[in-house]
Amino acid sequence: MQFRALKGMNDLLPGETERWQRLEAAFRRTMELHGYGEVRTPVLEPLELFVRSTGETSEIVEKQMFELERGGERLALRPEGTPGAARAFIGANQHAREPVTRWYYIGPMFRAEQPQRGRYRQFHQAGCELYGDAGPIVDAEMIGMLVEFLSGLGLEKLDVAVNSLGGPTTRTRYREALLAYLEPRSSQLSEHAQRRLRDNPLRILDSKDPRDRAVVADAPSILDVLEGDDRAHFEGLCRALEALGIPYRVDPGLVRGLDYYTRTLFEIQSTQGELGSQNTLVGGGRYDGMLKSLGGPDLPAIGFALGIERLLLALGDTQVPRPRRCFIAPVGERAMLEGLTLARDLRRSGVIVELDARGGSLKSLLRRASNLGSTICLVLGDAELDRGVVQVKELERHTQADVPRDQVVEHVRAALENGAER
RNA sequence: GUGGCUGUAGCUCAGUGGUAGAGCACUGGAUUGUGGCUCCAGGUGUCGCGGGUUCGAUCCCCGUCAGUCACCCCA
Repeated sequence: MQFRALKGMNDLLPGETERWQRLEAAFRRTMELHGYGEVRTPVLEPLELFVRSTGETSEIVEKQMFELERGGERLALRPEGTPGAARAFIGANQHAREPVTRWYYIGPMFRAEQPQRGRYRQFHQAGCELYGDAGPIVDAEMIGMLVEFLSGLGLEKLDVAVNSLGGPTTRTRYREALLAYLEPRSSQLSEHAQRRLRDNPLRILDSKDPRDRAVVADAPSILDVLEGDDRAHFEGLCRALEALGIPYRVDPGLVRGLDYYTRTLFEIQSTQGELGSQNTLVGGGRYDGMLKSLGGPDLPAIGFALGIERLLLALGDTQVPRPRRCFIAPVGERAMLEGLTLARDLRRSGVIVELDARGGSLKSLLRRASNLGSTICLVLGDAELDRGVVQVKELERHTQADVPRDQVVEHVRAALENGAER
């Protein structure tokens, strides 16, 4: 009986995890630079939390959650990070500690979907939550932060789309206007869209079905019914984006699948790299009513989530250079113990060391040192032990020299630092 | 959840109704302690798994699992 990883869940092995680490480090740097602190919340939450925040009618809650039961309580693996963070925010009475809170997170999310390129059942998101600022400036700042981050990684073909759903009242009004337009034309819509008419008509706006697109093309735009503060907020966002010089596209058809969004909605896509049809890198928006609906303070909030797997696909197969390292080749019994202590001493001064203690001929040890890409190989045999020295071979430079044992650490460090750039 | 395609060595893939190959990688060796090139040798395998047809299936059929692409949805 052999076990395999579950469908849509992947093992990440050394060789691949380096790219993840580099990306995560870059993300952390960006977030810290903007005053965000890392929050870590459980992967398992009460199922009801997602029903109440992500939304009963959302596809995610309806059929994509991994659910389990424990002691009569219904639990779910988190399908996204925002609800858990909101729960933590409320539970910690965070709003009483500071007027504005900026949190970021990185971690696995779970959705029971059919996997395909750029979409897995366990996937990873990096995201943030900003609580306590209702103005459009922070919206633009957040989008700007993302653009800086992504272009800093080398992504060029970014498509930034923004939209506004307005507040609850304009949303309801728009919904009615949309229904008034769509219902007489329902026969021209796809079966899917016809079902949507009842539960979530706004979702018809981003249908890919050509029939729906044709109908939707002349539908009333939500931007036309935006009024008062909602309109001022959206215009403020656009002005701020222009001030930052961020190219963006207003897309009235942009409707994300989470129920809690209000006002600002945004999405960043990339046409670069090996992304398939799953080319949305980042999705985000404002959810001003969520904290209150979860029993917390009536505070505005905005956030985004970025798909790490997708970002890695977009970035392509860039190799992360391996740090320079040292290989120790002990020849013979006596040399083994000397190799072991030498390795320890080198590591104490920060040198990456691989000790091959399997024995074998010097030839095979050297071959192995080469294949591992070691910069330096230390040869230890009877001849060296007798003279109290170590043979230091610089593999790339094809040089070798005997160095007294008590000078080896310093010698190796200097040699590794010298040609640091490869 | 739906549909198309795929599933052979660690990797990339050939292949035939009669019980398996190449390249790369890996390991060892080429006069006793000197690598990356060359040469030689060698593991490399339940031919995804389970049934069925057949004298006999890796090859044909069915199911299943996994991957992949698309839909749906989303990061």
